Amino acid sequence: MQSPPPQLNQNHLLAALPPAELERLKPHLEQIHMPLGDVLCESGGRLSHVYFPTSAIISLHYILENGSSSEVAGVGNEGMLGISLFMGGENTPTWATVQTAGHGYRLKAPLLLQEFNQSGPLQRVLLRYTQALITQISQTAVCNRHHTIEQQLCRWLLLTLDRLNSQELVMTQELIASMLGVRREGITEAAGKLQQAEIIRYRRGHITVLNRAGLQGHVCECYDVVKKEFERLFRDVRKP
Amino acid sequence: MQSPPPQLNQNHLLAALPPAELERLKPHLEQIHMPLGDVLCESGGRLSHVYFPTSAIISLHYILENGSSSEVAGVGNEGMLGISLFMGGENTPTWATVQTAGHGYRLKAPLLLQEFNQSGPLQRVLLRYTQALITQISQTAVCNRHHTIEQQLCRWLLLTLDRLNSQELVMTQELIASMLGVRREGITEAAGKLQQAEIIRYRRGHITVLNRAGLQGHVCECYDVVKKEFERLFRDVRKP
DNA sequence: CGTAGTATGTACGCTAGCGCACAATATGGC
DNA sequence: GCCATATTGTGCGCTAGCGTACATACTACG
Repeated sequence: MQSPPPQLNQNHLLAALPPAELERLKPHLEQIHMPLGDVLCESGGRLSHVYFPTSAIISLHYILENGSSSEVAGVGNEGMLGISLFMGGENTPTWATVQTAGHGYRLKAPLLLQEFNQSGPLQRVLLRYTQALITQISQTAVCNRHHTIEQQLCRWLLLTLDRLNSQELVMTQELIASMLGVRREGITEAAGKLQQAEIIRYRRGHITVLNRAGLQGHVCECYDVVKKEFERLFRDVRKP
Repeated sequence: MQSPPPQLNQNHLLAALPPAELERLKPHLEQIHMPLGDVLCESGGRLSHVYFPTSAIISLHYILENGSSSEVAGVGNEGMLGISLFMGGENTPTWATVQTAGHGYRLKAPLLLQEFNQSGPLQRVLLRYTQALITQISQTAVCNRHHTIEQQLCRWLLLTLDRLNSQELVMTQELIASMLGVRREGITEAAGKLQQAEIIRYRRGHITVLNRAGLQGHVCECYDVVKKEFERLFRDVRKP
């Protein structure tokens, strides 16, 4: 299964730039393929580029001393990897790995920085995105505390679905478990329920969503909060 | 017990500004008292000012539909309330309430925005702070998932202690529980253990830390990660 | 100095999720 | 087409933390 050739404006941040601005960046945007499991950034590691996914999805996660891990946010075609470059820290304690193989564009770090410091539309877009990312991370924190595995699985599936054009995700239960920071068996159980309710179907590393509305019936409020906040922040992003 | 009169440079962000810059802001910085429980911002609410605490501590938290809540980060003399103003969203789904009464300074929102848009040292400091805040929120998300109430209590006490000049916090177990998003009884139990180990002493709304090192022995790694990241980000903040 | 109201202690059954062990089954590579 | 391996199913016992209920004790305030 091959993804179609990516277009720049499949990434929402690039699409939100004024045409002239995007045209200016175009020669520097390098199209790349991101294979599943690729580690784009380790904890404390420094990024040479920032990444704008089109069809790929990147997972931002932490790995604890005892080996367990949790995703704090995902980055798909709605976003960008590498905010620490312009926020000023240059790196973060976060890991970034490719959770769904696909394409994207990247831009050399110094170039992005230079553009950001123009204080133009790009800065505006990137800061808004960062704000939305903060909401996503915060909601993850609260969701981790208060909601069941099934609810969180639904949230995660919906967010992932929104970043794809397809109803099928290539994803093992083991991998989902490590994203949510729970046991694989916990995902088996929750996914089993969803399958019985004919909301999803899965087979060895492939999950097909049969009934999106069904997912929305089982999800916690966290999905909506994140979704609406992204919409709100980007509705008027091009107005000055 | 009255807090001493606050100094501008007790807030680390203000202290990180070049003297000339701070001097320029000075006439606009209004000293205020923040009483316990004061709601500075509701979910979706718009801030008229940004706040730089000196002795007060503000809690950033989410309230879920079912009424339960969790803190995602605290804001004390190391930080600022109101990043959404310059990040571009104007508001967030977060609540901000005063968790420890004390003093601080505030600045009118339009003025801060104007200063931020100068792209000078203030912008640099605020973006770095935002980056550190993201780390704090992320670590909270992971901690919520993987660590025990006792570990989280230690983390919370240490972070709070670092924002005060005192070894005593005015704080009921009920309030701590609502911060951590757990039952009050869970705090009673964890605090009981710490008291038996002679690490803390408490009486009706007052917690005294007897042995800081003891807390550090029971805390999870999350405290250190957050602490070190703040240090790292502000070590060289004044270099261009 | 007494008391109302707030804060803390304790107990008990319950549930979600963990850790572990192992069985069953699909699939890609040969 | 077969097999090694990755993936999923299932079944324990266990623990942390929840929900509830109620007892105790402090302290602020009259």
